[in-house]
Amino acid sequence: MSSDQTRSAILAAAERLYAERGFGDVTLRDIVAEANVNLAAVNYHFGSKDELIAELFVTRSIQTNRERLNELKAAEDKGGGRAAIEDIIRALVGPPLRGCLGPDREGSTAARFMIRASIESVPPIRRIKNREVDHLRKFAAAMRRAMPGRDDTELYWGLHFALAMAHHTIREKERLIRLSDGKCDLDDVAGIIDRVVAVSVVALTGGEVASKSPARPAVAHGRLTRQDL
Amino acid sequence: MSSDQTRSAILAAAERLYAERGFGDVTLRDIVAEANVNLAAVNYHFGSKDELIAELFVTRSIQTNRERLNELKAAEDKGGGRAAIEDIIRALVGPPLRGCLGPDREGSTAARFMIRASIESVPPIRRIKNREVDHLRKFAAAMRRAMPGRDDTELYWGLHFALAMAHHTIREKERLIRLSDGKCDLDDVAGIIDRVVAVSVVALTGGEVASKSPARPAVAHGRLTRQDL
DNA sequence: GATAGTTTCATACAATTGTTTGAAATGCAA
DNA sequence: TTGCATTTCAAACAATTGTATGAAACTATC
Repeated sequence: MSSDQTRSAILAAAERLYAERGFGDVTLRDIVAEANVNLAAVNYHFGSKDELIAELFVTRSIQTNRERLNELKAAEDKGGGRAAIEDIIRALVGPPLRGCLGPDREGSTAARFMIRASIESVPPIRRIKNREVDHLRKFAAAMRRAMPGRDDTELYWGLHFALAMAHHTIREKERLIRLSDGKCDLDDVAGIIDRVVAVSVVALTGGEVASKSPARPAVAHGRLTRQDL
Repeated sequence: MSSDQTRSAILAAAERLYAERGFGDVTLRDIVAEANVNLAAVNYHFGSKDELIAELFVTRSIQTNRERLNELKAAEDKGGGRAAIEDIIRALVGPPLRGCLGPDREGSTAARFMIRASIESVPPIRRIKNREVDHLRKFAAAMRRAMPGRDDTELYWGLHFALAMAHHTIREKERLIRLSDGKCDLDDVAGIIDRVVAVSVVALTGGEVASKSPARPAVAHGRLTRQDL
């Protein structure tokens, strides 16, 4: 078995086990058993258990961040360098929501792993998350360009609340289903994204934009377009 | 030393250590050393480490939940049995935000403990949080009374987003400060509550209420009154 | 096919951890 | 004081865990 095969087997097995059991009670011995490799292989290939977890998480994070930046770039290109605020928020919350929610992702190991990482916060993951600020600054900058004149503070709060709604929906998915007795459809990812974006936008614009929308929530049916706002 | 003294000493020491170091690397030996009691005392008085953590968390949770219900009751009494939606949201997010944020709470062990419990999610705490749904149902019911005719689904999403903003602000407090370079004042708890309430209300009412507010966020200065909406 | 570098393997290590035990101490009522 | 129940204590237990080791197996290059 080549070196890369072992590495990949460990990564795959670890992600699978972490996804279904959580970080708390998965040991290196569990992982190597699942991967059918020797115990020492983890330390040989990754240095330590924490570095293995870190590599798993950064891989998925980079993926999400790349999608985010791609969407942001596309939105800015579309607007001639200045993206619409709702498109910026959409680029921010869309990728993680699509990555973690949705019926097709139900069986996705990657999705469940990221949900775990979002719920249980282990040291190696926390360290990586702390570096996320630099990534978010790019979105803050885009928002500043989209809303010149708007106070920076308001902008940060809007960004913060948008992430709050997205992440909390991922984290507390099960609870919301239970609380709403299944009425909230967590499989309708597009609808959820629309909701988060709509609320974030009124939070940022102070409501004057939303005033044009009907009393019935604009996201009730179908996808929210810019015309709806 | 009487039995209760030992119990209390353990509880206090544990909360202090968990608050400052997190659940991950505080052992029973650390706790008993801090409390100046024997190692076996924890198992004698609490049964197990997990039950100690659970008791710490339920104590604080009950406290928050009681405050919430008190505020809800007061709001309903004020409105003759039917509370205004913004007062319901305020009763929901006010207590945890006041409990965990604010300059005076900076040194509060209880506050820092609850923040830890919100960030790191250990099994005994997760188990308790899962029971929180019943508590939230009371707020869903109050909201239903406040907004008759409104689709239940919208109501749950509004409740969910309100909690999202409150909890995420508690969880990611430090990151928001760093991201905003200190521009977001996390010590202005009343202002934060106003923000969360304002956004939640427009999320719930679909924006038609917020349309009467100025373009500048209504929460920029002072406390948001119902007239502001 | 010999050699050097890489990877695998079984095993041991060392430290930590929550928990248990049984005796000693303490408190308290009769 | 005696006797009984509660509480404390030092010590040991038992199991787990991440990591390190050194030899063996393997791979690729010359």
